[in-house]
Amino acid sequence: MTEDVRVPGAPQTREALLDAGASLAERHGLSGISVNMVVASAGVAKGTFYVHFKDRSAFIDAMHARFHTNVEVAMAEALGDLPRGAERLFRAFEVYLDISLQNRGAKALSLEVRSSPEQDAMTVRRERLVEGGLADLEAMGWEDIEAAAQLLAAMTREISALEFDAGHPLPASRRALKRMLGL
Amino acid sequence: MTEDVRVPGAPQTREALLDAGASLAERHGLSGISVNMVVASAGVAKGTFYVHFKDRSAFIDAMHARFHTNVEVAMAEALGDLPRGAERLFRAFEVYLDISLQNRGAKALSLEVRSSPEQDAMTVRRERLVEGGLADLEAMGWEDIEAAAQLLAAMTREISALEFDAGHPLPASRRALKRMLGL
DNA sequence: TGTACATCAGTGAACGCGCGTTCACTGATGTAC
DNA sequence: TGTACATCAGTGAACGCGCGTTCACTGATGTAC
Repeated sequence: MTEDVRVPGAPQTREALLDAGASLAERHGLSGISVNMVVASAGVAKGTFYVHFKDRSAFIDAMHARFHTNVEVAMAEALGDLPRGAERLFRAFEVYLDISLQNRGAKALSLEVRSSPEQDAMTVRRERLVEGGLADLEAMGWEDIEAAAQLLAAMTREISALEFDAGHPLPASRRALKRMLGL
Repeated sequence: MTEDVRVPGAPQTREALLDAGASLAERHGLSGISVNMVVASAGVAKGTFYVHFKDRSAFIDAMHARFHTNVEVAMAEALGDLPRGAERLFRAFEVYLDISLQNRGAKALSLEVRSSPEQDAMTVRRERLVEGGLADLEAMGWEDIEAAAQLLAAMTREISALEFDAGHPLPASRRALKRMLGL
């Protein structure tokens, strides 16, 4: 009915650009996508890109923000008020992996954050996620919990990448992660 | 005495280019270094680059090959004929971490291999390294050893990156890895 | 020892290309009267 | 209802720039006689 109608305040074009970017990031990686590719894929003019994003790096940051919001919402819903501990932590990893499989470009967004020019906001988001697991590790009686949390996050990202390449969950990898948690 | 003498067959320039690339990879990442940057940093003409390397991606591959040779030589020396098992495996990780701290650009070479255009040869080198640990995991009686080996490798790369940022070894991270091995 | 030639690492100007960004403009929609 | 104006997402030509790669050339060294 109302398709093609331009509703001011309904940012369809912005979402279309982010979708195109996420899709392209699957093939070319975060650093491999250009503004040209994104606008061509989204079917809009080059100038339109700059109506919605200050510059290329703000666009990358927006993709990352959207992905992390998806992860955080799903985690909040799935974890509810589970007691802190290994079970809750592993459940959190599973949510991350499942959301990553459902979100285009998640692999690139998980792996290519480090040492990119837009490092700052993205690193903050990643660290916020990692910090969420510290209380679980503490409840488990682990030592070196900051270091352990970083390593667990790295393993989860690795599984996420492997699962993306495979196109489906990898139970053996998830089991191996689970066993590292002592479960 | 004989400095500045051009000895045919002594590939000083090739090494200088690789050194420059490794050094630049620390600041800009593997995908962030250009042929222009490399030749400027090495102090040679642009054409010289193509005397020694077929193209940009052959250069990246050569950097990766050199790094992996360093790792393999150091591992062969350090591991000797230690019996297969957790101790040997952890010793192998320590060698990787120590060599990475000594080799410029190791962080970029560890982390940026995935989904780059020169994936193939580099992925083979990485997998060869990972496979070296399978017999240890088997001796330890672990299950899902291929998956576990991937996760252990991912943790080691993570520690390598953290240690590079810190500029020195991180004992807490190494302890956390050790504990994951059950040591 | 002196001369002619072959080899080959190194040179740097030139190329075409895709990049990120800018900006004057368009035109559909919402609002005021 | 009709007219005038404001708003603002969207447009696309144009820009300067650095990129990777090519290639005819240089000149120092090694070799043959």
